[in-house]
Amino acid sequence: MIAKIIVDVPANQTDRLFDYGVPEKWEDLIEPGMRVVVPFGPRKVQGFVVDLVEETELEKVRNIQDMMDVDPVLTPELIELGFWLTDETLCFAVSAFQAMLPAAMKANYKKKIVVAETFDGKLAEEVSRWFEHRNEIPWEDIKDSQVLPIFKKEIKRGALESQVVVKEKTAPKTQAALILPYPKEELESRMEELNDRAVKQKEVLSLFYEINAPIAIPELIELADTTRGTIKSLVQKGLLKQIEQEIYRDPYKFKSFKPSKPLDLTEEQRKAVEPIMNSLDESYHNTFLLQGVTGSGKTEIYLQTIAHALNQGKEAIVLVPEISLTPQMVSRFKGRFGSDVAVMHSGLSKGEKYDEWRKIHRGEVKVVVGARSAVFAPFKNLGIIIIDEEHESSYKQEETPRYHARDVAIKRAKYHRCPVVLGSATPALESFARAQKQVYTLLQLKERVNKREMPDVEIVDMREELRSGNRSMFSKPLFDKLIDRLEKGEQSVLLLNRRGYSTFLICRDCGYVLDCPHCDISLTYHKINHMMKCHYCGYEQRAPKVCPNCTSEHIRFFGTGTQRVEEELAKILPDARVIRMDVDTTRRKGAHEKLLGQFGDGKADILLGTQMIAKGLDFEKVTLVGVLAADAMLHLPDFRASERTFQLLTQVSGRAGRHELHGEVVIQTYTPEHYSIQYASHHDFDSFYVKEMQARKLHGYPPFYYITLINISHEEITKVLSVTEKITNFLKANLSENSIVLGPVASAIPRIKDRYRYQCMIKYKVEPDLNRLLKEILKRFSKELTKDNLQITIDRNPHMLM
DNA sequence: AGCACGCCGACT
DNA sequence: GTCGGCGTGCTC
Repeated sequence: MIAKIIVDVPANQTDRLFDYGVPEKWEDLIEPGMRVVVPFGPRKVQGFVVDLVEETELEKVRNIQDMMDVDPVLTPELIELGFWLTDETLCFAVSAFQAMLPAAMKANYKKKIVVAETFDGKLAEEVSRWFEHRNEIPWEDIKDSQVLPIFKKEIKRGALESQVVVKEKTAPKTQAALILPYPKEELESRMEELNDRAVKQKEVLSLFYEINAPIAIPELIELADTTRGTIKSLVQKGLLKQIEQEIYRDPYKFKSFKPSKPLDLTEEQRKAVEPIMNSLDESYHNTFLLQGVTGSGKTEIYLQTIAHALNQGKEAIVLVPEISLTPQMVSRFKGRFGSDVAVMHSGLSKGEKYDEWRKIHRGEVKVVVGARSAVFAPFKNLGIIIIDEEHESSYKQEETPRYHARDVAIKRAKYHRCPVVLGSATPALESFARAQKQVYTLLQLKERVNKREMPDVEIVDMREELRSGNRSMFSKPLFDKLIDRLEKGEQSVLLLNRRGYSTFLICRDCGYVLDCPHCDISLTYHKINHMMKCHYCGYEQRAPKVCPNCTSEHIRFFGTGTQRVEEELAKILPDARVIRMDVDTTRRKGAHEKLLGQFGDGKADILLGTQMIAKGLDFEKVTLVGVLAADAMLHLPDFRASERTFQLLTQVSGRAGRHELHGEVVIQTYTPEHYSIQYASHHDFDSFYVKEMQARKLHGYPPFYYITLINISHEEITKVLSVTEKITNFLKANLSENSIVLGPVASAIPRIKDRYRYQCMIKYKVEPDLNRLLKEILKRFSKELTKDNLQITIDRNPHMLM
């Protein structure tokens, strides 16, 4: 039998199937989707079995050396999906397969040196010393040492040989547990063997009448109120047996979830649920776009449709954006479905993610709630896929494979003939356009549950504030309202969009801005250690006291960071208790959750933060939301800037007045007339959609045109330019005349980590041959890619144009 | 990607 | 004459 295998070598020349023989002893055990260890040239690598056949065209093949799985880790569906991903995103097949599995399962190669079995001579003096107390030497121990040449020589003459061990990154966690090494019926007679004085031992043993499964040692000690000594002697007498039991690292072990029952649906909700239920009952694929204003009860719809799928014996995937995976969302799912739920998000450790994955793999859970990569959950009988906040940019992976979770979800749902529900208050323009064209089915919720009113929104023109002499970052209206909430004991949320607004250093005399020496971007000031830092390459230097250019002392920090807002808040509202949430304060594991918990418990009056506070949170006493600089992201070089601004403002406004108390929103801006800001303040998605569609049509952007972005980078600017030019010319010559090829043009950040970056953008409507052409480009430059350190990245449907 | 093979310059 | 530099090409 021959296995078709994708080897774990992410390179152009190895990105194809290799044939290996299956040893006879494994013929009945091996299945497609398993990981194996195969000899590859002079080394050993991990491989994925993707097919089993009888014949090979090759003269001779080498054999699979080892199996790494007992059960396939990829189902036939996922294998097919992997190849689809490879094709869609132009990545290596291994990269696609690896993206579908938890990082902990990535192979870990350990190289070591041993004395060759066939060798019975004498080792060189310097080398034999290394083998005095052991029979293998880890490669790391000698690879940088002086003796390396001698080792190499010994390998050459056959005295030593190098071996590679392929292991998993993280092994399942085990714990010591106890079982009876004989049938329960023998308990009584066995107990008689014990000395009459061994009262406690008998007592412990008698507990095993009730215990049916292996029990962990600490648990037994607790249960029997005894000590380790008692148990140890029982084990020594052979009356109990100690085994190693696999356990899960459960990140939610110590949390209890309030069980919840299905809520009564409003008329609107019922109308939205019905077609989804139909799709489930009749088992056909359909994509629903569930557009519901903030607070309209989308989550309850998710819960009830999932419950329906579970009743049919099917499984469900729920995707949530990375940052909004608030404890609140997890609680609601765990509360409704209990231990049937696995959770997968970036806050978990590698080991925890691995364990959650194994629960899915073994069929121990029916629902997974997770970020982007949870879309690959190895379920075999999917009933429904839900994508909450479907417009969120975190669903697009920005590294290879550059997939969008929405596309993967739809692909999987077609296979399983099940519905996909895309939920959002502010759908992505592309999604809404598809709903308009009836590609998706539009379901709308226009009212908040219990008919709560949308908050009142006030737009404050910061230019006016400046003219009237207010130079602070808080306008008069916002300041007054903050004081009002403080007096009433209500809470406020302040949003600062830091992107494009970080603190940089500028000289007021000569205008000099301190830039990173390796990237074309200004350095950001970090107050904690008084350092200037580059956010792209990590370069750091001390903040200068005088201008490096003109030695002027009038050098100052410009821009607004959360730290500075916090300082100013402390000045103008000294009594307010503030919680700051940004990358700095939430870096630690669980910090995100903890800070939100504190705010929810009323331990602060104001929550100040970046984008991460904009979504998902739902606190009763929040009645004021302030947006400090609504236009911060409006002028970024990105055709989605208006859309992102509209979405963010709408989302954050939705945080106010979700319960008994009425909410208010203050939006501070320098461009109050901009349609994103105007329509967001009126909660008017439809008008925004019409206006933005006009702009997209005019400029030839999605959803009217598809976009593919090719990024080229190299240390030498001339090289980048010439390669980009060749690529653009090639495309211009081969694409249809309705398509537009833009470039070569320098990227928005023309240099990162001492590499120059150019790009080429393709806009097209129909271009069935594009993938082939792109592959041809990669092939043509493949030599320079490896040899000359040239980089070409291709992003079909990019979300970041930088 | 690794790793071996192979062909040229600077040393004992 | 040999050691080691890295350019070239292959891995079932």
